[in-house]
Amino acid sequence: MSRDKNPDDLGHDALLPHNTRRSLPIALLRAREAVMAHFRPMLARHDITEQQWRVIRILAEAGRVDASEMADKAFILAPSLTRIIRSLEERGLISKHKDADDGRRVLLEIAPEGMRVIADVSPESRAIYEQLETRYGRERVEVLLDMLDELATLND
Amino acid sequence: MSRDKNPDDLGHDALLPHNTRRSLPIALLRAREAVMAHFRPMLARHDITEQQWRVIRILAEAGRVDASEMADKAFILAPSLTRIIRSLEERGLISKHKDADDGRRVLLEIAPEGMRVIADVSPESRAIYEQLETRYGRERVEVLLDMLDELATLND
DNA sequence: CTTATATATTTAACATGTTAACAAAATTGC
DNA sequence: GCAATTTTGTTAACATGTTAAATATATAAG
Repeated sequence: MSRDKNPDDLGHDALLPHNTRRSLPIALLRAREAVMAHFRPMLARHDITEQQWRVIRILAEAGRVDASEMADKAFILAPSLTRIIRSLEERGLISKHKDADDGRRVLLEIAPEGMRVIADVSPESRAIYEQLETRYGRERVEVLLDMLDELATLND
Repeated sequence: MSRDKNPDDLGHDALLPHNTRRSLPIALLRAREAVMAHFRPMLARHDITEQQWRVIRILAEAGRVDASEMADKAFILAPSLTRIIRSLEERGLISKHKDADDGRRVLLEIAPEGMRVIADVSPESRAIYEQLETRYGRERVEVLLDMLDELATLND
């Protein structure tokens, strides 16, 4: 019985916040969740989280990377990254070395076991993404990515 | 020195995953984070989290709401909602009652103290949102919301 | 060379996300 | 009515998000 689709129900009190159903933060959350719902079960079968997948995937793409660069590329905050690195290292998916030139920096590298995960997960991941692209429309995905990027860089 | 903008750098290994920089999940995450960066400091000044704000805001909009409906509207998973409700009730921002007709259901209602938060935060929230809308373009926000909604409902 | 400042990472503390298991109440089938 | 099933909400356990503070190393100022 919550048929609050009637526009007259809103705007009767200027103190009330923006209509929840047309709010960018929640819309972005919903969309992201819907997308991840396609990937999560597959990742779970391979016993890795979304964030762990992002990290090893970036290492497979970019080779040796320090923690700051990783935080940047994977969009993970430093404290989370510290924990994720510890976990991935304990599981033998990545290796960790101190930078010889700068003792503060931590260099990350994918391990053979990590490459095995890449080889297992990558094809499935691509297939899911391509199916998504097809269903939503390749062109529209590109448009959406551009619009999202512009939103993300509004501050710069 | 990470100038991997050259398209030739990609595609040399079909095993590698989709290019990270054009991936929907991360793009959605970045965009959402950029948007929330505008709101979070303000919410922090009022000593509430983003999720707590969503909950009391929905109660202010919709009146009495049960937990399932709240989880749905605020897009918060049940276990998280349980904790958020406990916290908000302890702080006196909301009240909680058992449904007389259905003993399983928990009915939520905003408390006077919660209404005070609404009154304090709402104008600031609106101002931030409107500034964002203006900078990004009102029309484009609408288009983006439509595209995000379609992405979120692809599965239905 | 030494002190002050800046940068990179970690730790701490708390809130939320995520899945699975559980408890309690309601509904369905017989 | 009553057992089986479904629905609602909570708890548990672990991973991540978020902010602030701490630590260690590097760089700049003097």
